[in-house]
Amino acid sequence: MDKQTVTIYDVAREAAVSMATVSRVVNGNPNVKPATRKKVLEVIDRLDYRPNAVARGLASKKTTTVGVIIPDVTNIYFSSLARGIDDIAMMYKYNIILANSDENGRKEVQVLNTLMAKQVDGIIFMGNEITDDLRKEFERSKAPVVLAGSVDETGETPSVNIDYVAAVQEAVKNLIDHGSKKVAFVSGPMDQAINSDYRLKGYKQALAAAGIDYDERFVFETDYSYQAGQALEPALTAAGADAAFVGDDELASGVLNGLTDAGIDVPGQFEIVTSNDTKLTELVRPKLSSITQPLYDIGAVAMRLLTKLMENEDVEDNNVVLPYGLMKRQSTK
Amino acid sequence: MDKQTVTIYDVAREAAVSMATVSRVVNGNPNVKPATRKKVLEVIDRLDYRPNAVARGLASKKTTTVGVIIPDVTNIYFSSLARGIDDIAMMYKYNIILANSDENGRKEVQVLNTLMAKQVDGIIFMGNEITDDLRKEFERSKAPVVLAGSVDETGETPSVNIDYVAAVQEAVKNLIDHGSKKVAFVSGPMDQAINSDYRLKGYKQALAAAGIDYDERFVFETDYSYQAGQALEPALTAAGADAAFVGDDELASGVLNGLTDAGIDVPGQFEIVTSNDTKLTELVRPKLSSITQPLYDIGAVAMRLLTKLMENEDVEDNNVVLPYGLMKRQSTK
DNA sequence: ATGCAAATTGAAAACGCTTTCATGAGAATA
DNA sequence: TATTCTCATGAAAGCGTTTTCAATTTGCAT
Repeated sequence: MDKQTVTIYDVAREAAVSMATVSRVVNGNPNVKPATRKKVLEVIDRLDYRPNAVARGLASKKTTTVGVIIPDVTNIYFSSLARGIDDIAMMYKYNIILANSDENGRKEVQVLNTLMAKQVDGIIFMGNEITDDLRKEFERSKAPVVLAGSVDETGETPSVNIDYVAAVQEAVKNLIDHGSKKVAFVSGPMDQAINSDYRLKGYKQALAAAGIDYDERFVFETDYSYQAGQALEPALTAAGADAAFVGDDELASGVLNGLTDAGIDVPGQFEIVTSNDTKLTELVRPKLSSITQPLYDIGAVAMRLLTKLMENEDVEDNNVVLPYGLMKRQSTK
Repeated sequence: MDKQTVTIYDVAREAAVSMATVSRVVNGNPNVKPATRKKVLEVIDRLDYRPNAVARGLASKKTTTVGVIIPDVTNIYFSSLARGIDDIAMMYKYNIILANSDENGRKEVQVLNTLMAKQVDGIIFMGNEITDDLRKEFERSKAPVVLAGSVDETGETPSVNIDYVAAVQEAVKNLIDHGSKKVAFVSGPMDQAINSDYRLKGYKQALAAAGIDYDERFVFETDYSYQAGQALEPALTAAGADAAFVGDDELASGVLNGLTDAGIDVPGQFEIVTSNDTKLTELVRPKLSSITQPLYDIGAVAMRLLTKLMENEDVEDNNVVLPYGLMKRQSTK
């Protein structure tokens, strides 16, 4: 039953050379006489020899695979990043071990450990909160780590992001400029730094710039789901909000549909701006205005940065900030 | 710079036992005196020893890693399956190497080969068309392969699916029962068996059952994108169609919005049924009626099946067919 | 021809673990 | 007490590569 496996040794014997020579031709080492190379290549072809990457990994201490920790592949925001990551990884001959974490700290640490046990050459981490436990693991890791679309207050870990504070500020300013006086801040869990430290800060700055007092009652903390957004309508109405900045597209879709279903006109009576510019913004009606982020690129650049780190190339900047934008669609005036 | 790596040998020395014994306690082999086990465990803890999975893989010929080939993680249908796959994989202590194929045959074959080189213990393949090249690779693979949400006409490869023919037939019948006489069949590429052999067959059966002649002019072949769907409105209108079965949710969203934006009332003037019951169906307005599929479960069951295959357990049925349903939302009467 | 540097090649030692097989120590049986 | 088993343990042989180092060729300038 076991399909017979051809090893480098078999090739060496058949080609009447040493394993070392076979290894050289397989790895494109130039120090091989052309005639020898040809002979070896023929045998390889004839025997259909395929190098065993595990053995190779053990001997060379390089696995050409990187670990990717993602909150949930099912979330378009993250899967967009993942796609960028995988494409660049493939371009540089790496493979990706993908693991869902559900943003659960224990799971994240555990996954990180199994990735390290598997000797990945590098790790890309996505997740909204870097706990101290996590940071500790990052440090002990001999494989470089880079954050994609995820903030680390300390700035110690290499990362690729946009300027969340500025982006949110601009988005909220836009709302205020349209005449909104009561802009809600609809957010995912506030124990995540990206919400409590970055986005909220941008929100507050925009208010301050417009001379509006910050009022906690306009801050709505919830989870990132569509349902949560939809269920928010009564609260939003009760608070008298006339616009909202929302921290996630799926959540924003929920908010939008919740309002619309309740007979509230968007953007006539209520404006909405969302954060991630995923496909979802185009699907709903009215289409959602949004902060734009180069999602695919965030992943791609993160992976590229990781390759540099893995191959000990010089990197100018460990914390890359990509440009954001503001896309006006139909949910704002 | 190199963080010092502690090996099983170090542990053995410190604990004054042999490597074999350390290996035994690490792997939970019961043939170890409790006192010895305790001693070894202490040393492991003290030295912070972590087994090297690569070395383990080489020695044991098991990597506890499975390859997953996916057309595009960014597509909610597939990412839902992927999520099911990963969860079950984790449950059984496997990790996932995820690779995007874009349904490109060459890329699929290439990825398959690198996965096999990496000695994955099994492979889950998602993709709408199993070419002969691919089938050949599956056969030569010593790692078992299972298809998730993907059909293979030959039925040779283990798989997990729903009954696409019956599901589509029922969906189309439903449309006809509502009075539609001109039901369009909006499909992805017809060179994919799932479209040309399965879904189209269900469509034809439903027509036949209703005594309606099959008319090629109602078959619209396109790619799976939102844009493609949106652009279909003029053609649909020109053909005089009054309903459509659509083979993909994103595509269906496009069709829906294209029609709506052109002032056509759905479902009043035009009914739509889509295929995958992803989140998208709930996002758009009107919400899309759809064939329901247990997406997560298809992935989960596929992975479970794979674990059985990898561990040589008996499997009753190599081709699992999960139940489908029909969910009436707002895009049908 | 002669000598020397450069180009090829091979031998063998890792890489860090699993696993088989043999052995010793008790425990159980007669 | 002698004999047989069972349980714990260790020694050492792989697993399939890469890589170092030394040895052998080869190519050229003398």
